[in-house]
Amino acid sequence: MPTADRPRKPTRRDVARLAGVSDAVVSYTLNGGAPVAADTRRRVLAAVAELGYRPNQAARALRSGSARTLVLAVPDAQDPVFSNPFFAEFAAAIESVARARGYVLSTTATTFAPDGLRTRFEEFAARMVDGVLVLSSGVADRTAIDPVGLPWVDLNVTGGRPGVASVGADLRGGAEQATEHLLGHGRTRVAFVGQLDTREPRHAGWRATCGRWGVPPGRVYDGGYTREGGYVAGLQIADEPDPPDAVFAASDRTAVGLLRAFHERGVRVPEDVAVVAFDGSWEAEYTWPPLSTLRQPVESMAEAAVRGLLDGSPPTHHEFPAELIIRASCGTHGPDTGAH
Amino acid sequence: MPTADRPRKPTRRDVARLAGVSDAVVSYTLNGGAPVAADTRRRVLAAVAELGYRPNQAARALRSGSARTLVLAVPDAQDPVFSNPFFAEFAAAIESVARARGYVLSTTATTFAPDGLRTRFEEFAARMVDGVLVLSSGVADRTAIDPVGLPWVDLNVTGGRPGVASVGADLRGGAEQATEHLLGHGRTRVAFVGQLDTREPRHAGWRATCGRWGVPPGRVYDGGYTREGGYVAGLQIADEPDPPDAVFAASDRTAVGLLRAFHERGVRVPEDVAVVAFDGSWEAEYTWPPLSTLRQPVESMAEAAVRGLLDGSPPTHHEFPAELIIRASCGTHGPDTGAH
DNA sequence: TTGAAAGCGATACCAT
DNA sequence: ATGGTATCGCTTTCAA
Repeated sequence: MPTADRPRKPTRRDVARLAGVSDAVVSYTLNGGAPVAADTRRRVLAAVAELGYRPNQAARALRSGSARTLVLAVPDAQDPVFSNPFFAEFAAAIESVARARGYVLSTTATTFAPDGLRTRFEEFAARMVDGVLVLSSGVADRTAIDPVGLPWVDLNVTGGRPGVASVGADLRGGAEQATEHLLGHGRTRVAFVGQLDTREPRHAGWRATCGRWGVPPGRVYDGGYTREGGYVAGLQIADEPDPPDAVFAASDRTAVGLLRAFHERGVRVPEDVAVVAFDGSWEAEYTWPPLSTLRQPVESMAEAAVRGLLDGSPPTHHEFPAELIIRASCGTHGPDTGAH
Repeated sequence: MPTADRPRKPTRRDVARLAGVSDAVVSYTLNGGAPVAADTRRRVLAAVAELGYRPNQAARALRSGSARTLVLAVPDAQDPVFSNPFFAEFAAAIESVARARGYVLSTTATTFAPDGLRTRFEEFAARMVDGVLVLSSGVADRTAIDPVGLPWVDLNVTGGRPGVASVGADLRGGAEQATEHLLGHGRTRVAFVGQLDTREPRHAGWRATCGRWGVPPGRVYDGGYTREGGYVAGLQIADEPDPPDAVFAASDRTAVGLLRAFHERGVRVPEDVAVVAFDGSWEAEYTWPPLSTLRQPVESMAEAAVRGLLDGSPPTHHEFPAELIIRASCGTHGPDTGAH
């Protein structure tokens, strides 16, 4: 018994006795469950302070059915999700918003396979968790987890699905801005590095914009969202007989991989190839050259996600515009060169 | 009442009834509190499966005094700690170890001022938290938090203090390796970018090694552990009339800032200046050139920290050696150029 | 090997 | 406005 030497922590009952009131009044005073006379209130508060009383949260959770806890469920991948600075920033923002509302955030890695996810949700429910933020980018299976009855919101989502709360950035709109910017500054062969899937919003936005400008879209390279993928794509691009003069990369990490490949091959950025990335994490700030990128507003997204979870509002999708941050990699220096 | 439409979750009592046993036997079966007849056991387990029963963790926590939860307390700084990939990796490793042991990890930002930290510890205690990992680098005040009676371990610590559990890497030994490597490959003016304080282990290790080799230590630049600080130091170095031919940087981030400054000034790495960094986060992998760096073994450190917390062993300090990873920035290409 | 029952500490209903 | 008390679901003595 490691706690033997530590004096028992005061309970609500001790406070009640010291203040000369009943248990119930202590609760009323602290939680506003019923009106309390000003004088009584004062005595209770004094007793609380004197004893250093803190309500036992386990008891409160048991009784009230709420542990005042939110869970952030991130993919349990080989490639750890927080090696993506964008997600690390996002998670920190969520913790901050949750804490401001009096909620604790616990983060856990999980599979998103329906059965596994459902099991995790049941564990959360057993812990009286109040809501779950699922960083699933839209793959979480609603039919698997809705029955558990926990409010949840899907993160990193575009478009949204009926009946599921979700939050994300306007990827397509961002891609359009990026491509337009490149085209508007005289580049004529803008390639895309990201997912091959043409329905992916960044891919689609890039393609549509090329179409709108009447230029043939450049080649598409499979770079995914990893540094590694970007690196491989960058090598391909560098070895191309007729290489693009601009690249729109689907994430900052992809672009970091590209830059490495270009350095190795002596391709100059932005002289030979202009680059615009996506996400706007700090990772894009200290590359060489500093990356122009579309910033996702993590703080607003975190705020919206937590609010939607807690407000009991019907599940809806919230989408935020991405903001083009111009640095050196796109060849059109703005006022900010990225070095602050 | 948002739960009205959801069928009440089965309790231990439902299981007992279905299995035709008492409440206690269910508990015995599940937690091994007493021997249970094989046949009874089977029936209980069947009932558990049939009802999809999951023990209510709030009730369990209330009764047993343990929520099976660990807390990671990180500094609440302007410069968010998880913008440091090294810490992000560390946190992910801790979550993984905790989960493997059946513990949930919640992460929270906090001040480390004694009063504030103590208040947070009292909140943790009220939540029946089982232990706290404090990412304080040795500043957490033992006298403020020990009285709360929660086991805690200090992270990112060298040397250790009597009476406090802590974990860290051998910063000084790593610095010696770094400096030796640079010196051993013919560099003669090795500068240090980090903290000015000569007692800081990386600083001390660098200085001592220069002494041992009989070369005058190069200049010391105040670069702290931020990209920004490294950048400013790098500018100074580049503008030096008689610049160093090698730099040992106290962290990967510092080195990233250095590289940016060197790029801007046209200083070639490693031709003009060789660079070795510290931490070994992935951030060092995709810079240009890829950074040679001393890797801190995050997985081992996470394992040791959690184990020490949970094993109830007397508080001790665990220190792990850093491993030199040779990439391109130090000018002595090993087998791995970093791009794997 | 199993069962009955006493709490853990808080909330909230029902009286007064 | 305040007090008594049943209850949340579980663990754990103590008896049988």
